[in-house]
Amino acid sequence: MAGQAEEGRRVRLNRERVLAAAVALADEAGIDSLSMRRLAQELGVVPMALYKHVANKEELLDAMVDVLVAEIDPPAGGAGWKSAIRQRVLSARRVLLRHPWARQVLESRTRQTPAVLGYTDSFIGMFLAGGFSVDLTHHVMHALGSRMWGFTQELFDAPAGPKADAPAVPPEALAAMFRQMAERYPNVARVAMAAAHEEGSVVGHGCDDQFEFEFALDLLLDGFERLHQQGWTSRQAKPARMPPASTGT
Amino acid sequence: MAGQAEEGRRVRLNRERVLAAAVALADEAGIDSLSMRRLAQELGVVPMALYKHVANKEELLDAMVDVLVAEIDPPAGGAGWKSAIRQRVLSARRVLLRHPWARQVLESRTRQTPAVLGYTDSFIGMFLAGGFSVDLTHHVMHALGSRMWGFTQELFDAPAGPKADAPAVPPEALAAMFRQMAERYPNVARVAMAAAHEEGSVVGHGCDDQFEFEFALDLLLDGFERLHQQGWTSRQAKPARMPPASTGT
DNA sequence: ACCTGAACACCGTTCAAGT
DNA sequence: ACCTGAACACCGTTCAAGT
Repeated sequence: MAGQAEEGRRVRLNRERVLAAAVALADEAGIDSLSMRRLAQELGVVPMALYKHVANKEELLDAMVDVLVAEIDPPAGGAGWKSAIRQRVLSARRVLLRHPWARQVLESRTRQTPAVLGYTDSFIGMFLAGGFSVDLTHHVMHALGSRMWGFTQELFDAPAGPKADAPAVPPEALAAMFRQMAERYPNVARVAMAAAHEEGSVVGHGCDDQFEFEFALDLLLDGFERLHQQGWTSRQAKPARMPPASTGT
Repeated sequence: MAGQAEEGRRVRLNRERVLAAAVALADEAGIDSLSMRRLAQELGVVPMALYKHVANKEELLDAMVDVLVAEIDPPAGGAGWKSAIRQRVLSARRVLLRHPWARQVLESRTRQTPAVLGYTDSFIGMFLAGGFSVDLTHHVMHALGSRMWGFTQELFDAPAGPKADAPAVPPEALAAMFRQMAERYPNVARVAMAAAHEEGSVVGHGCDDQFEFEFALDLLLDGFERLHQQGWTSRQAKPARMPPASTGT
């Protein structure tokens, strides 16, 4: 990251270099560090120089999403819709995990770039090719939501990760915290302890995100399959607004 | 919103007033307008006055989430886990829809406040009370994800809503745009047109968010029920990493 | 105990000027 | 055609001072 400034000063700036630098900066320093000023500095250029290659910060973020989309594998053919969708989602997930900023940026996007539309279009095409009705495909795409991009928002999921600068908490204080926690939130404690045990990991290590992601993805795909086989349509479902595959209770 | 400043100057500031003003400001002007400086102005006070009642902006946002959580109905008893969960999620959703900023703020939270832990704890308790194993409950909570708060991220879902200030696009230009769109993204076009038809609404009006939310929620709840009845455990599922309720393809 | 004022180190972006 | 410099209207927050 040093020396880049001098080197950059002689090479002409262009859109590609701006985007590559933006992605690299977000990858390495985090999305909060990606400011127009910081990015310009990284490129050895005055902030305003960027605006010749990118309309504004919003458009820069849109373009970064396009870079992302280009990294997702094209649809795999031949193995049926379910496996094709599954593989593609997991490919998107691998891309997302390479770029920690992607989740937050995708969530904040409101413009559909051509690349995003293209991805969505080919994704929809996979259901249609599998024999899904346009109607079912529509609702199924909504149900998938952000899972189509390989992520779900795991709310509050960086639970008290010990800060690097924070002083180590003495073990007896930690034990007291756990006891108090278990008393006030017994159900959370039971689930957390079971999960920690299951992983064979240290308490608080967290969950196997990949397993949880695939668990929910497969649950949904199985549900989609069932509805498809039953010839589900929103007509039946809508007037009474009944659950799709059961009669409640 | 006028006159509030003079009135505010005589009444003593306190945490409650700060929070109420923050929620009101975010409700009315949007979360992007909620800055410490603007909030102070709204309260007729200098920015730094707020820091006596709130540690910093992060803590203010955490406290706003607590206000939200308090508005969610307590669990309904007596009708079985499925109906109880469903009702609670839909109650959370009603709260979320009253506070447009909530989604974004919840997504950005990383600290678990006592109120959030309390909600999570009672939520987990509903599955356990329904006879779910701790193991299944754990995975099921992950699968629910943000749906537990009554929302899912509908990515890119404000599609080209005609800006208030933008000049009206002439109809023939609009038609040309649609034609071009349908040519490049035929699958998106098919689904969009079917959805528009189904609603009996104007093209581009969008989808019935509430229907989509309940569709996916019920799909998940039905899946949970099935796994519960089958006595699913993560032991079976983990080693081979198979889909939970089918053998693939 | 609570509020204020001035200041610091940041933002994104416009506009007029340079080469 | 591309880059620069100065400026504008914002941020969150610290610190020392007022009442």
